[in-house]
Amino acid sequence: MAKVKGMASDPDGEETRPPAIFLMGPTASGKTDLAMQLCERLPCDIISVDSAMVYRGMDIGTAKPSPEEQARAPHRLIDICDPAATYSAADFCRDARREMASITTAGRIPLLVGGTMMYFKSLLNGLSDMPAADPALRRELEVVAAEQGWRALYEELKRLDPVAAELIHPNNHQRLLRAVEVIRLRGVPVSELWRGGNPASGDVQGTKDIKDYSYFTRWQADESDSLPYTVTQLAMAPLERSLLHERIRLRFSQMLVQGFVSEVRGLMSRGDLHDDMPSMRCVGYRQVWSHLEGTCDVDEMFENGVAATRQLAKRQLTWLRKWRNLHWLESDSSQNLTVALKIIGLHATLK
RNA sequence: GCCCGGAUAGCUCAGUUGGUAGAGCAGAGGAUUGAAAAUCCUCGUGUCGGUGGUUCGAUUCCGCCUCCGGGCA
Repeated sequence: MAKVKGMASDPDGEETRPPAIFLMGPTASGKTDLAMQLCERLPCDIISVDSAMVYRGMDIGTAKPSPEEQARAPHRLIDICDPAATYSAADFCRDARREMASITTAGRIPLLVGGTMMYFKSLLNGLSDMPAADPALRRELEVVAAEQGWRALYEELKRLDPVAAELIHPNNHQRLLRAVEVIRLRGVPVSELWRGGNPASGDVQGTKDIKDYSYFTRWQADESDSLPYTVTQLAMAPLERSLLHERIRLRFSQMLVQGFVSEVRGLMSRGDLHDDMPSMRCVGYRQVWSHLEGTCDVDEMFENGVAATRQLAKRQLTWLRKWRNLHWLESDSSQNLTVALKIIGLHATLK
């Protein structure tokens, strides 16, 4: 549903958008607990924003809400995917918008909780219109890379789309592959698609600032594509990094007590899963898998798993640090429910 | 008690035929458009165990001491 240009930028347009709540934060920051409390006080339904919890049978290592917790507060977009499959940001956008609509229609408020920042970002800003991943083409390009070197693929990108080549590091094979894939499938430079495929759009004058690459990486921000909700954005983290590290270590050791290793052993014994699948590359699963293959003992596995989780949390915080319109909550505060309700209430009346 | 190895970055270790040192991991910062819990980029001063000696100069060679392995008694 495209809108007339200019209308959507009207600061207080007549159209009232339904409310939605985002609750974001690094792993082990306490998001789930607060979400459950919010559900007891507000007419909201939870949508999980988590690229690992989508997988069935991956419960302990993803810190998935327990069956009891899910009975008290149902989580949507959990257990929707087999670990042999691939789920993507685009899949998430489609599914989340569908669930949000259904919750809103029921007269309730969508509460989106999770730590997959790219999913939040994609949902909020929309994704450019690009072709889906093409496994066969990817295999083909990987063969090219293996035979001629990744450098050759990068040179091809440079030739076909110098702007994208400038923005993608030659060593980042994953994003390099994706860029070439898109160009092959569409026949246009991927950087054109990033900026919305509409060079005539009025927000850039001429091409004099072609060196301003932010123009090309600014996510599709056409109002027609942005999320049609009034969103209250909450973020949660401990005050000190060291506190987060303590929580991570504690939680990982609890996972081991709960039987994380046998969970992975079970997945391994299916026989159709591999360590290069997105599901088995998840933090923790990768390290336990590697231990089960005999590459390291339990103590090393523990340290590796904890370190990988810390690194994940760090990357999540990198997203959040530059995020706009955030209301911060402190993980260990007892006031979070009160504060969150206040912020949400203010938002509702200001709307 | 004696013999042989070790002792260098938070950890595991490399190295300097004598001119005060560098990898991996960890950590920190950053990027991020259908794999994103992914993938990638940047960042390395530490009494080179202590102490005496040789030397213009010792982390490096020599003596002694401390600690940790292993062996012999």
